[in-house]
Amino acid sequence: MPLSQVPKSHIGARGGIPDATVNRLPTYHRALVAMAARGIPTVSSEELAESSGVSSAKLRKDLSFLGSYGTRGVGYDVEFLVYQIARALGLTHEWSVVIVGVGNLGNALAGYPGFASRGFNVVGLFDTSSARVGESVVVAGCPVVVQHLDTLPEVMKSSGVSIGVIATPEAAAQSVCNLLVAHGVTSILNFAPVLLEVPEGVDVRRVDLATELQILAFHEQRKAQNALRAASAG
Amino acid sequence: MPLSQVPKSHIGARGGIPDATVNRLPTYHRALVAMAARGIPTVSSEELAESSGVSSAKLRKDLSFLGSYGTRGVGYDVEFLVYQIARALGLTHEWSVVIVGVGNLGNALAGYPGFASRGFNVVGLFDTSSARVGESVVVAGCPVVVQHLDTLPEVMKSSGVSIGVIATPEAAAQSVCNLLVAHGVTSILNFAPVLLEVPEGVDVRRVDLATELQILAFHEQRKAQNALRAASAG
DNA sequence: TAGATTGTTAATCGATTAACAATC
DNA sequence: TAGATTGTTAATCGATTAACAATC
Repeated sequence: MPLSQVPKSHIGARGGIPDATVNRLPTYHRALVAMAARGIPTVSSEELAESSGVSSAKLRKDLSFLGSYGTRGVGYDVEFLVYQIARALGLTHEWSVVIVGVGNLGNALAGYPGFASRGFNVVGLFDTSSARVGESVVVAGCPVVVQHLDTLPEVMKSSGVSIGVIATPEAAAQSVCNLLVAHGVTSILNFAPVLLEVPEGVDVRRVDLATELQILAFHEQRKAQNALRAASAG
Repeated sequence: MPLSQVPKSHIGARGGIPDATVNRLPTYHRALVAMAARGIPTVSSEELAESSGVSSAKLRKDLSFLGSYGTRGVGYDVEFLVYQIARALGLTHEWSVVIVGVGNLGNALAGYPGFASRGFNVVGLFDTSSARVGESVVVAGCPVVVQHLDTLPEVMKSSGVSIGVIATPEAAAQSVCNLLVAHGVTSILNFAPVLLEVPEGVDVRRVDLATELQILAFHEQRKAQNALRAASAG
């Protein structure tokens, strides 16, 4: 049965891990990896929560969705919990990723050390600008040559790529998205400020730099208003 | 205690606009600006919701927190609603922004056209690398010279900067944060994969590229598992 | 055992949704 | 008026929180 026929109740509910929890797991994972690197053997929910910026109650609730991996009176084994979170997130196997658009942002993404260390292999860098095609970008210590977008279909055939990153200008994003989806990509990380149209079953996460700044501006404005109000009140 | 993102105590309460709504306002704003540019005079909640990727019920609920700016039987005046959302978000006045760290990511941010068009003025670019200091980066059509981080205090004195962007490597992020806060910054957009410690009253939003990919990987894994399950069932 | 800390419960809070009365 | 669409209501859903029994 195609995924489009899977009832929604299967996805969010029914023993699955809640969305809000999934969104916090990478933060816990990062904190735990840092602790493991410092040789810390066990951690309490209070400590891990503190270094993740959440309450300990929330942390324990989140971890309880993965299983019972702690020891009462002791805490959590750091290495073991790293593994369990990695497994839940799907980080225990490698993911092949292609990046389309190799401007400043695409370059920054390709060179980001956090990708390789979490099992994301950048197997292709694509652009349409003749100035960029043929250039070599260092990804995880190895040079990767920027290819023309026209060669994407071939690359997709030989490697099981299911994740694509769009770092193109706004105008190109939708057609790049269509190309990716047509060649088997089912998860897209989109940095272009566009709402992409995708078929059922394809997930898109959009990261918009201007949106983030605007939300900050809102809170900044609110603080200024509160300050004024407080000043006039007393 | 540094809650990971914007502290809750500041928000939500006291007749304010709910968090979830604030987070969607930039999307509505963008869609409306595009409509205004195409000369569309009015829009229904159904249409605006469609082009924002939300349900019309949610859209109307969201807009109702700003006020009653629609006309029953007609819809919303596009220009007017653009203005009202901009006002709610604090986009009706200019915000001065400094960016610290002018690597690929900092460059991408500085050159991002969406900033200037929404009233964000990049008044300073800072770095500590002698290779970058003195370089000129084109921001909103005008060249801006990268300055050494040591000169940040002076720049902060002359211009009312309350928003800072951290695009440095992980190791430098906390000390840069301290410097920004010491000189009056009260809102920080953080691209370094660290949980910043900030005093009460300072808001931080963290954007982590690896986190986004990991969340995608989770959903990708879930889809693969569902596909397997469906295959073995039928 | 005594102290510590988990995993779970139940209450609360906030967000979403469908439906529809209000009204242009 | 008749048709269209908003703004609001009330029900539901999901997330958060504090408290504590279970148990190492």
